[in-house]
Amino acid sequence: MRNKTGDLVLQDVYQSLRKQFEHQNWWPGETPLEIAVGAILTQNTNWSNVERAIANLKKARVLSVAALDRLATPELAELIRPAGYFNVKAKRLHNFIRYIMEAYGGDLQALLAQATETLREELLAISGIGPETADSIALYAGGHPVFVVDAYTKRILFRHGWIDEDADYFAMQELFESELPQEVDLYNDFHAQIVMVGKNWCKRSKPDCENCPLKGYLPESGPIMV
DNA sequence: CACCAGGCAAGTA
DNA sequence: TACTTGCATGGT
Repeated sequence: MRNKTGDLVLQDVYQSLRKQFEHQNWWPGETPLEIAVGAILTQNTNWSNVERAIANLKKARVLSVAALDRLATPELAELIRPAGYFNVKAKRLHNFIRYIMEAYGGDLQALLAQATETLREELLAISGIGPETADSIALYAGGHPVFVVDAYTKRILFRHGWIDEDADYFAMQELFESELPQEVDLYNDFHAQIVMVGKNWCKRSKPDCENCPLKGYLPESGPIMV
């Protein structure tokens, strides 16, 4: 997938975004655990709600593997209530914490230090952690070069005609990882830039293509809508 | 009021 | 295998 000057399109897209915007400096989070917890809490949820939940965990002084492990699930659910789906997410967090306890004696760094593919498989085997959450943890908490795909990524790729409507997670991830150098900082910021474009212009309903920073990449016929 | 948000698992046919 | 549904708060 190359443009007129022969550059790979996705490299070109990122360069173009970086001419218009600063590095987004994702992920907000002070520790790998905070980032991993945030990755689970933000599933289909606005980030501002996640921040409230994390603030509650900090205030209660339970934002550590050991403390979360000791906490009863209903109490954890109450603390993370602002993040929505709190009963489901309390279980998911405990599934994650329990895995760290049992497989790594509570040492999250040891889990994150596994080889990328191993880590990804281990995370995916935990109930409540799917592809996006696993890859967010691997990239943002573990510093592994895996490209994180989300709903915004798919929408932007599809509307520009770069993928089929039925492209799955792995196909989209492969697209990025094969066109881009495998660099953590690039994957980190490109994903963040995509989220920004999705939120502000490439919205689900009422897309604002006229003002979109990726306007120049639209097909002649305009955005492909479903 | 409707719609959306940095998904995932479980159920159904 | 391919859809559908439940989960839930808070912002616009």
